[in-house]
Amino acid sequence: MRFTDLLIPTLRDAPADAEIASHILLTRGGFIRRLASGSYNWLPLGLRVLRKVEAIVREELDRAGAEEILMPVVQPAEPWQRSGRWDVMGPEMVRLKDRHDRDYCLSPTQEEVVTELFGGTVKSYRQMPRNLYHIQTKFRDEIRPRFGLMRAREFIMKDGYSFHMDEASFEETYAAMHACYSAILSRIGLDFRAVEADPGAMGDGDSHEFHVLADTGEDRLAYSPTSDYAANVERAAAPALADDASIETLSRVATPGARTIADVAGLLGVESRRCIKTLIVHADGGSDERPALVALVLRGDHQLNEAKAARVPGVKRPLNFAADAEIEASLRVQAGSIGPVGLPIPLLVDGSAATLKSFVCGANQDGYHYTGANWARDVGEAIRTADIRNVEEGDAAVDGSGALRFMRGIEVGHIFKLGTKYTDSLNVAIQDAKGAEVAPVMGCYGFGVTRCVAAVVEQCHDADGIVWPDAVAPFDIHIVAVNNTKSEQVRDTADTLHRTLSHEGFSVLLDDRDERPGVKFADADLVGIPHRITVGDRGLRDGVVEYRRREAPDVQRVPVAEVTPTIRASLPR
RNA sequence: CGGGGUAUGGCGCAGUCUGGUAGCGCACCUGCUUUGGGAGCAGGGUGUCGGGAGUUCAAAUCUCUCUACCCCGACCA
Repeated sequence: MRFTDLLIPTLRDAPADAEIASHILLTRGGFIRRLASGSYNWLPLGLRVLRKVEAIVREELDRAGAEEILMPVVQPAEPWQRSGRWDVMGPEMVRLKDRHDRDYCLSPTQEEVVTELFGGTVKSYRQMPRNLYHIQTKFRDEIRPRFGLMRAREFIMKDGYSFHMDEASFEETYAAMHACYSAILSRIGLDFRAVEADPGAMGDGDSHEFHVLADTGEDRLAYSPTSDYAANVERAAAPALADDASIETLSRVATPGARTIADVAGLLGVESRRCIKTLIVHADGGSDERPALVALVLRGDHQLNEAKAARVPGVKRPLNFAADAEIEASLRVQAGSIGPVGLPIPLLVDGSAATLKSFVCGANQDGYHYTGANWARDVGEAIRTADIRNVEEGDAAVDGSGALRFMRGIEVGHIFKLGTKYTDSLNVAIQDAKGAEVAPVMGCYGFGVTRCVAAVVEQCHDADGIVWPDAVAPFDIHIVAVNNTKSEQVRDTADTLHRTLSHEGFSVLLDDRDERPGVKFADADLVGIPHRITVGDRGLRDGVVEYRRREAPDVQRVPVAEVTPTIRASLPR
């Protein structure tokens, strides 16, 4: 391909709205252009990368025994109504009507449609198990699209769904998909980690996320440097820390105006880890006007993990903080002076707060706190404890392997168990060997294709531009023809190399523009094609061209006739 | 949705406080010179100053309002 035949609008300046490397470089390099918030046009260069990622995903899934299908983006409301999700999906799902006033949605995911497709076509255990996937545009009206392709409203996802007669069969496919995702990311050439994850609204079963490691990632991952253990911080179990203090006497002190842990700790001259904070959230039961409340109690230096707290029985899910007015109506004290001593609502205490022998807490009277409080003596034995905090760097890993460390990642894949949620609600049953009807167990496997393109750039770039891994580069080889419009020899040599290398099966981009060399070199670095050949009069006087790899600065002078073997040696087909 | 911010040529920005009829760099077009890391000179085109309403002799600038976009939080591939 010739540069002049492709629309590659490189930019010297980044658009002001782009903040992270992938967004800036993909825009500057002419790979993508924004259409609206969270939606992007893919230009020729960008589309070539996207197709390469797709092809790898497709090949690895096919190899792992999954079958590709394609389902519609615009879907009728009925399957969603049957599963009950038409009402629970909320504004994230875009809805529309056709000319007959019938309801439709833009597909944010495919559980309903694939389950009904499966149910209508598979009847016998002899046809089981099945593992169906497709690669398709998804639309989610995100609360806040951001970071370019990273969190877009319209994006391309590979979503797969497996159906099984029993758990054992499901486990087998789950393991196969786990291995498949690792193979995909390894082939692309990414540094990644599979971590234990929170299955979110999808259930309580096994769940793993695949993260591309990058400092700009939105997720924090906890891992053990000395074992295989790794988990999303949202999910990672937090140990109950021991307390070395001694029991003190309870006394009430005035703390006027001190509302935060930092205020109280500063005023009383104690460490924040010796204070506890009491957060009031809605409990199950109660009415809209007068919701039932429950108090979540944590050490002052710890952060509440909302997902963990919401999973504790009795706590309303999703977690909902009580409004100040509700707190004052029920407890007759303002937030800031609440504490567990004498509090008339149920307490749910984090493990590390429950082990404190002596602590500072709100006195349930505005402007007062207790010091020297003790659980058994001042609150009573009947408290519930649970792990409801975020782990912190340095906490012990649950597998006993030592202190956890943190890193950041970009979630490009998520696999989890769906159980029989959809086969039950959509009445899909398969006959087993004895003729009995069984609701199949489902697994669900998502991979963000467009997000993955952004993740590659986040991990593979330098100050000058993108550094594509061979596997997903838009082209294998970038020929920079220096002063090609002036030098016939340069033009002819570049054309010949272009032709020969293409015949060898490499994809080649020839920069044949009438631009100064500096412009071409800068664009070549920006666009990031991994192998570059520079053809110029300077080298051709000695019968050589220059070869360098995008990732390394060293330049190799190569006789024109040796170009093909040189490339073949460093870029095996 | 809560909080913060931005909107001026294709891109990046100044001008807004203190109203006087729009400017800079890059990009683009023409010509000449130049040509191995984002060239120089000369000439040229390019704007509903986000939309609407208002104040005023006069509005990019002041007022009201709407919209779009970005950043921080809850959500997710």
